[in-house]
Amino acid sequence: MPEGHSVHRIARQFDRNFVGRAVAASSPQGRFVEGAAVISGRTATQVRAVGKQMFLEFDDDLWLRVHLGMYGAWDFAGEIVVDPTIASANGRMGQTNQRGTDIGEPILDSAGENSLTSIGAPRRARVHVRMSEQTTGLADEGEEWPPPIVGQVRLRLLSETTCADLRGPTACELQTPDEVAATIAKLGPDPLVDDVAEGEERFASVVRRKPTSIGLLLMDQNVVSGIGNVYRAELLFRARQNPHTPGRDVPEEVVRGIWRDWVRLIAIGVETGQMMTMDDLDPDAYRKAMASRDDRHWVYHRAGLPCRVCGTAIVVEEVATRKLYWCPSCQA
DNA sequence: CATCGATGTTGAG
DNA sequence: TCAACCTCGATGG
Repeated sequence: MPEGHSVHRIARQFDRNFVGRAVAASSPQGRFVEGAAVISGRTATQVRAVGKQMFLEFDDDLWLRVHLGMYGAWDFAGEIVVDPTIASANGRMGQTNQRGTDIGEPILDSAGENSLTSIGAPRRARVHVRMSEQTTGLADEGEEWPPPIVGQVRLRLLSETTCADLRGPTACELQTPDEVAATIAKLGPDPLVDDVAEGEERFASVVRRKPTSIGLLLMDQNVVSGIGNVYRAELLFRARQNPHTPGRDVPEEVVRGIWRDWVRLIAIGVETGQMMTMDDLDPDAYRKAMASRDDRHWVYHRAGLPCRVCGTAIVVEEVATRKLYWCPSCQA
């Protein structure tokens, strides 16, 4: 589910709540028992997010690599120290609810503003949140500690006060520092990790050499990190770029423009927890756009609906097993 | 209650 | 190109 912005947000949660603390680890589901045993008792020392992957380091030189894939999610419970640079307290991260907002992430209140204090109501909310200066009460009365296991939990990390449950990941494994370096080395630039000017050069030079369509290149994590199906569709629309054009045939300025737009969009995504791609709308239109999932994007998930710019029906195609949405007129 | 689909990736053929 | 993997909310009967 999550594209790059969610993973960076999750990493911040780990930075706030686990780094510097001793951790007990277990695999209630049974599929990561050995790994959990190796982690257990160690202290988390740092966390890194690159693209859609998160790397959590424990002493001594032990790394946990997690990739949430399409269904993975972290559930945080207990006392959650919220990163003040992030707009809300979080329960579940990674998964999304039917409105397309990350559960537990900022919710538009009736005034249409991001509410710092509102906590989304995750289905399994067990979150007892401590905001920067104030402590909220327990989310639920009669809350147990540690929280009961619900469903298939691949990995549970438990500090004295905070619980993080991982379910449904595509990847959850231990790595050596060399393996982490090798994994990261294969990934394309991430605007939140790499120097953005350097990233632009890397991205542009690769794209401009490839016969592969720009639509596929944007989804290729070895070309650029963190973009998924939603951001892909939206970036291409915002650039008015036909997804089928070979990378090498996309004008250099357009390629660079897409990178710069990605730099901007992922920053907004990390700040707000939402995949805001209509950020240039006026406040009224923004509120309307955020009100429902189907109104939040230019083209994503809008097959058959009129293009917001020209009215032409948005097209959906199946490309490499993923849905590709675009406007055949604006992106001719 | 059964089935579908999803913001993803890997590996076999 | 396609199946497999993993989970669960939405959808339909």
